[in-house]
Amino acid sequence: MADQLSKVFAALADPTRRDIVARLTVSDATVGEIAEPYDVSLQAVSKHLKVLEDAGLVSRTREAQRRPVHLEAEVFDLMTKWIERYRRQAEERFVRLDALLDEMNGVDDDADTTTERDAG
Amino acid sequence: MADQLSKVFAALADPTRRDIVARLTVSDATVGEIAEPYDVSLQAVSKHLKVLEDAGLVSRTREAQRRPVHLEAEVFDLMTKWIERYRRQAEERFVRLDALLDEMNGVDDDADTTTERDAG
DNA sequence: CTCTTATTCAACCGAAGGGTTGAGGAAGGT
DNA sequence: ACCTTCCTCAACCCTTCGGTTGAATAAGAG
Repeated sequence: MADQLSKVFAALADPTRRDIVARLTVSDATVGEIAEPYDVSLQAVSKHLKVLEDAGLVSRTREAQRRPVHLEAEVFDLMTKWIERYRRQAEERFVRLDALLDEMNGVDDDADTTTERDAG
Repeated sequence: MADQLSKVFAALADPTRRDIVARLTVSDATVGEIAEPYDVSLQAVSKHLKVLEDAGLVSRTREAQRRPVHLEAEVFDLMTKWIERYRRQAEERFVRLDALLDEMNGVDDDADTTTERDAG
């Protein structure tokens, strides 16, 4: 299929699945327990859980006929890392832009003739 | 359509779009510049940019015929908040589990340390 | 073995997603 | 005016996705 990051983001793009994740932060739960609040079939919820499992967001064990679902917190770090990395870079750009504007407002050395925004 | 968080996650579920975001952390860019490295049509990239724009991840201005695309860093906070909230809760569960295990192992202290974390 | 409980598999359906091509609009250059 | 450049809109194709229902599997209880 796809890389894990894609799977994780795709999994969390669905409000029901985000809700399930929220539910699972409280405690592990069986498929039936998880499905209970929703107005969809058990099979639909089972599919959602499969998506979450494929993304590595939850794991399932066996306990008699039940399949308790457990939230795997580690994967959140994967996302956080990705997000933080680019957010930080984006913020640095603001800083550099500020610096550039300062330079333009105060210094008038030999203009580098960056005719169009080069910004590289 | 959907709530913003769903849109943001859905937008980032596509590797090409994540790549575009990465590209935009370096500098703003026109549609043509963004499309250049990819082996798909300009229209396809234009669609990707629309998805990113709808999610609030990028904004576009006009500059002659060009439509420079700019990364909006704020939206990352939305995701980070969501993620951090649940990650933290999930981690607290581990802590509580540890505490429970300690208790079971012989400590008869019943300190009800309800950690008050409200994310937002 | 049989029955019940808990969950998944399989087949299907309509909507959405990512791709294509072709036409069209907006702005600048000549 | 005309042409070129840069980009979007529209229509279409195929695949994926979230939902359904019905059958099947897994495990414990009688």
